[in-house]
Amino acid sequence: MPELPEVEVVRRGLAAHVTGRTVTGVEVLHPRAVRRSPVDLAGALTGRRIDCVSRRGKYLWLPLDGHEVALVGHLGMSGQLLLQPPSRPDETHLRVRIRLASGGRELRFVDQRTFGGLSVHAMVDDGTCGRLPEPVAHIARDPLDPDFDDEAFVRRVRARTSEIKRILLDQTVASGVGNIYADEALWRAGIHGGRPGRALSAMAVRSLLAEVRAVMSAALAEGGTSFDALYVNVNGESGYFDRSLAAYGQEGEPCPRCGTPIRRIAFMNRSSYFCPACQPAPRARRSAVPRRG
DNA sequence: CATAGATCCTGTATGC
DNA sequence: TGCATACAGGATCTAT
Repeated sequence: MPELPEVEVVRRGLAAHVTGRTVTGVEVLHPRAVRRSPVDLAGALTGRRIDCVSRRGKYLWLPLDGHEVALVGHLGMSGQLLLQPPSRPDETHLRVRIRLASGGRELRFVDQRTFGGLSVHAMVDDGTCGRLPEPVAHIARDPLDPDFDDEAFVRRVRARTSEIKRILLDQTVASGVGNIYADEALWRAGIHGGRPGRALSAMAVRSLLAEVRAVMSAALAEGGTSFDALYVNVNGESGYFDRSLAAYGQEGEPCPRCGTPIRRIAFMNRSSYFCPACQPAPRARRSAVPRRG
């Protein structure tokens, strides 16, 4: 559930509270939460100062003093980073506790479904004079990054035979987009997610990219999308953008643009929501997309 | 290399 | 009431 807007909300909350603070202790309560870390979290973090809080796509990272290593976080689908008073009872799915110097709240990683995790990695060159943690180096910039290359994105999309929705979800083409905002951007652009990338005009891809940016920016302004308590900011508060969703999760509801009932289809072991009138299905698809009527 | 599908997890909702 | 199944879904792994 957490996609770029939700992760950015978390980044901002963390930045305001942990920047410049020193880690005094780390407690790992579930090994799966740190399974991707090549080094022991407590050993690597204790006594180190957090310099800032960065994000690319859905990845967060906290460079430590010296900027040779960083604490990397990914929320998966149910991860939360909470700033809690140490006296607050542990959450049911508390996985990692990070104590910070100079009083105040501690940082807690809570994750029901354990797809997310924390890890410590070396910072490596990103090829453009920048530095990124090792797991982040292989993903593309996100569409809200000032250095995102629009025309390179258009070329890559149009070179692919995959369905455009799958391309949107491919973090090596553009990062930060997940199932919710993919469906919303496709609805806004009037493009069916089953159309092959190479079938789209350059103008259509540019339009889609503009809608990706528009919907993620709007969601960020609302504090992100929350369907339940699984996505919250660092203070445990939900965002409001779920009230603004036009397609995602709206099966049977009228399309806000034309009134046609929104359809839901299975896709990549999940769901895709779209308006069958505004987003016409590609022709001659063998059984992948059920036809109307 | 590109592409497509399976898999990892647990809690909630629904069906019989 | 109990049990089985479907669903949520990001990233990664495997197979072709």
